[in-house]
Amino acid sequence: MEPTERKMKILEAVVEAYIKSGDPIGSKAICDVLDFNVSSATVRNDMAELAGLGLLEQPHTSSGRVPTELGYRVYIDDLMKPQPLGKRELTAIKDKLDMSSDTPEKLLETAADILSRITGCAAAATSPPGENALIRHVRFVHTGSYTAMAVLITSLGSVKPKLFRCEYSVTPSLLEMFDKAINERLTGMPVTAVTPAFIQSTAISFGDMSMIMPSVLLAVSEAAKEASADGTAIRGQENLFSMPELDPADGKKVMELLGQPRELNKLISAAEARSGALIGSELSHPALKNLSVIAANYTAAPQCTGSLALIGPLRMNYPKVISTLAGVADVVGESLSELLDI
Amino acid sequence: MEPTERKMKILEAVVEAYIKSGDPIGSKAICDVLDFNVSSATVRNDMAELAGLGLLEQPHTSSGRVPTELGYRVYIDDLMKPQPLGKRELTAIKDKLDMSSDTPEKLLETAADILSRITGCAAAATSPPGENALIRHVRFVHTGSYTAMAVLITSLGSVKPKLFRCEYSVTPSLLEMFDKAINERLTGMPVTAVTPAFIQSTAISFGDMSMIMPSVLLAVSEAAKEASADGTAIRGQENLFSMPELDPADGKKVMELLGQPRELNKLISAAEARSGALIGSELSHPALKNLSVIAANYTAAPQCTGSLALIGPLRMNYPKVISTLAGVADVVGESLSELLDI
DNA sequence: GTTTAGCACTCAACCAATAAGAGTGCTAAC
DNA sequence: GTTAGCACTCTTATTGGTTGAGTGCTAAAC
Repeated sequence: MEPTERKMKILEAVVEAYIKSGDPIGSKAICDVLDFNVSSATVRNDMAELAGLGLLEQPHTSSGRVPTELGYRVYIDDLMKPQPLGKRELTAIKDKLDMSSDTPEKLLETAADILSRITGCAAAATSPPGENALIRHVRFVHTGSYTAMAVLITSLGSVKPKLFRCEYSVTPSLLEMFDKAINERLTGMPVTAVTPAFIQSTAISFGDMSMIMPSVLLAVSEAAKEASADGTAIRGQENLFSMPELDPADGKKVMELLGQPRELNKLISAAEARSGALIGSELSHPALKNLSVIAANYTAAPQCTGSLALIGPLRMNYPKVISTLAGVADVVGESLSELLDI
Repeated sequence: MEPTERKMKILEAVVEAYIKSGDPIGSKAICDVLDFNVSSATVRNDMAELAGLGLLEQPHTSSGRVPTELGYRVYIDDLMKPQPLGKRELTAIKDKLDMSSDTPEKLLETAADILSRITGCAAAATSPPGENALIRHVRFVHTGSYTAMAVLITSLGSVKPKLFRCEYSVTPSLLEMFDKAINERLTGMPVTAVTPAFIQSTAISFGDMSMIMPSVLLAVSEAAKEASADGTAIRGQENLFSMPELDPADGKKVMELLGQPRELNKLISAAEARSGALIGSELSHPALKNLSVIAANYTAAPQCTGSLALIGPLRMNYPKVISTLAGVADVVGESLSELLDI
């Protein structure tokens, strides 16, 4: 066996042993695991070289070795073997997804829930970008003498309700008129096109009804605005508590981060660009220094894609987690595509 | 001053000092805080008696005193003075609530968010019980050649969408027929009345359309089932990380608990029954042994009430938190009542 | 040149002993 | 009933010694 090949095998063994145990790995332990017969001294020499290359490090002068971030990176990119989910597991997941497919959002929540349970990480699922959505319909419902509800449904299956209040009495027949008038004008429009300017010009075009239309149109535009926003489902945050490498202050920061779809999306797309995993300081976020973000894309249709992501400890079972995520992403794409009938 | 009165003053002072500092409180510190002139020895005697009554305890033989659960209980029930929110703060909260009043659910999410920010606790807001809801309307939207969406709106302003798939091609005109036929029969019904049996008998009554109705009715019944479920908004879970008395394993349990509306509701109603606060072991839940649950009722209408709750450390500023919760509950009731126009 | 055995060395983890400090409980006097 | 004084207790911080795992190095073997 070539010496560099052996070193890579040793690196692989160190990473995998460390992932399992969490304790620094000594040369003797590696000898026991590896099947080619070399003494611990040889392994020791190789490990010293690996440390020189920045792939391993020692917590203190004289304890075992631990992978560095670079070590993990090499392991992820070149060494690890995927551990895909079995067919049975995948169909079980598909069934669960299909059971909860009230709306795409619900389906993605379920996906995040499943992922967090399987992996023990916190899981996120981003909805397909709302900007691409078209207005499918706006429905109106009578809810009180002076209140009504606009319900906007988009081409992506998103439902955005908005209660609103009129200064004039609202009757069911009036609402039917709204319904007709508004859907005539708005159906098929991109949600992003419902700007204040558009609302204003539309309001004028209503002539007779222009007394009441402003509050109606305002409600619709707010619903459209929400529909164009990116939604993200998060599940399994409780798993952050089981990550000993995460100190409480950072844990709080991470939870806050999970509540900010923008920041989170940035991280997720960065992770996708880097072969699906961004680890430790690669995330360039101090609170995440001991964590990794794993991401994968799902595709329901050419214009209808999103991401699944996992946040877990730096020391995680990358082959398993990455393969699981990829498998679930496939299934989510399938389910979503069936759900949306595209 | 009566001796028992003085003891109560001392208990109050110990609780308040401990809430502030988190360290055990010595007799000298109490002397400094209290304005009546007694020596530390006298305070010491009184504190010994309070300890004998089970109101104070010592972490070790010779450190200051710390309130026991019973001590907190007496403080909450008899000693503390409310610290209500100012008018300006209340109107600011009201404004925020009204800004985000797309639906009652959204409003309650905002309320939980505000509460968690003000108090630094985790906050929960339960929706008015869905069982009381009536079906206001069921709307249908065409989403694909073989798919459509039913959108159920309840008298409580809840919106439950449900995508479904038909074996026969779905056209807009067909959906209009559904709309008419179903709303004729269901509008005004309690959501709980949409049972499988009811669905079955209704399906039969459709005669001609009975080929297609099953999938439609199934969708409606599932939406109704969801509408009758109790919803709970949770915010500020990240604050659990800043509670040093909560060890990670318990933190995880608490997060899981927050995800189970049933269990949580039980705790909340128990807390409401006990003058709005349930502390430590009163919660009879091992993971909550160092935490307190504070709860308050909001009322938007006689049949439309729910609860706000806070989960925080046992050592919390009860007067402030309880008063804040009461204030916010009032405002939520107001906002919700306006929103629902009842 | 590569591998191995042997051995001295390093450093964290654990334990015990000591010192300092905060605060009590008790007693005797007021 | 209250207070001053004092001995006592117990935590916390510090120090020093011991143990053990695992390394790095050197010299010999392959």
